[in-house]
Amino acid sequence: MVKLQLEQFLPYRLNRIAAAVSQDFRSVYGPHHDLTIPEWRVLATLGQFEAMSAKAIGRHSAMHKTKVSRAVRALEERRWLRRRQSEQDRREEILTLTAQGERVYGQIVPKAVAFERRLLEQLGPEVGPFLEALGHLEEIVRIAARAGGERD
Amino acid sequence: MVKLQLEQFLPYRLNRIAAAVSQDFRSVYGPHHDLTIPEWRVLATLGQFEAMSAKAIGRHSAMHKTKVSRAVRALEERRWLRRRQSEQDRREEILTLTAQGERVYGQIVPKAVAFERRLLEQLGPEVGPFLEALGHLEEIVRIAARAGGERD
DNA sequence: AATTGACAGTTACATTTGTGACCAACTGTG
DNA sequence: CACAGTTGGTCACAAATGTAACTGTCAATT
Repeated sequence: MVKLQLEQFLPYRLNRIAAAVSQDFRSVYGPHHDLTIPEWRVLATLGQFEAMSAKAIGRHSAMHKTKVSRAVRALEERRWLRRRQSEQDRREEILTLTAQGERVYGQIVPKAVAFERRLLEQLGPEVGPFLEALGHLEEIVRIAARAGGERD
Repeated sequence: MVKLQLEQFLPYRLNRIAAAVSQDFRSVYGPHHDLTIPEWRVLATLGQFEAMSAKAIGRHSAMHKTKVSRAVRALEERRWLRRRQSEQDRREEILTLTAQGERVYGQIVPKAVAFERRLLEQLGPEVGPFLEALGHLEEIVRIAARAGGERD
């Protein structure tokens, strides 16, 4: 019978690596701040873009809209973000971090950067080509068009 | 404030790519065989290794043990796999595919291989270095030691 | 301005996944 | 042999996620 070498099969490898990296990374922000993954993503997106609608956050980070909705509410209850109705379109709400939210974001970012740097350093000189190939792969699978699947 | 470029942040990128690839791949086996992702993983693992315990499958494919347990039961109900008690250790069950299970596996494997080839071809000449770097990354995050995350 | 279709966001419900308790069987120590 | 501790697997329950229906708003057409 023809067999598939699972540990060399790209979708499988990507999943295992992504899960492992996410898990490791969670130990960077999880213990101290008690954030779920979707919450971290919303926080990180708002930290980067300052003001954004829930819809836009979902599109950008490939999260389902209900997931965003729930993460937003959780962060709002913690007073880490604030919403105000958009002037142009009263259906949508513009989200921004509060001072407290920014403070937390500011605490996590350096840890995230350090975490990534360690990882990339360990990869050695292959890192350049690797990241470039990753970029191509992103284009190939055309991520922007979707929403829903995810992990951390 | 110091910001994190999320779309260039490795854990984030890996997750999005892995989820997108898995999703695309699901369209290869999903429609015709109605398999969930955990079920496909169990099928593929048994197809490759012929006989294996649930525990070992979980370790190998980084799935939580209850997830494996449920996928195994679903496949068993479909008569795609069979279990028998181990002689050495009567707690564990040795799982093997039935003839029918092997037939399905045999149908999916060529599609999986073709899917992967298309992906890698689109990547072009970077593919070699990319796969090699992926291997190093696997070592770095030391996947074997864990179980549970997966997603995406 | 009334109607229609689209769209942002929330909610109720269903499905999937993880957690912790549990059982039966193994291993080791006395 | 008796015991304690561990382990493979399952189950009941809890938490997370997805689906689909719904609300209020917008934009376009009449």
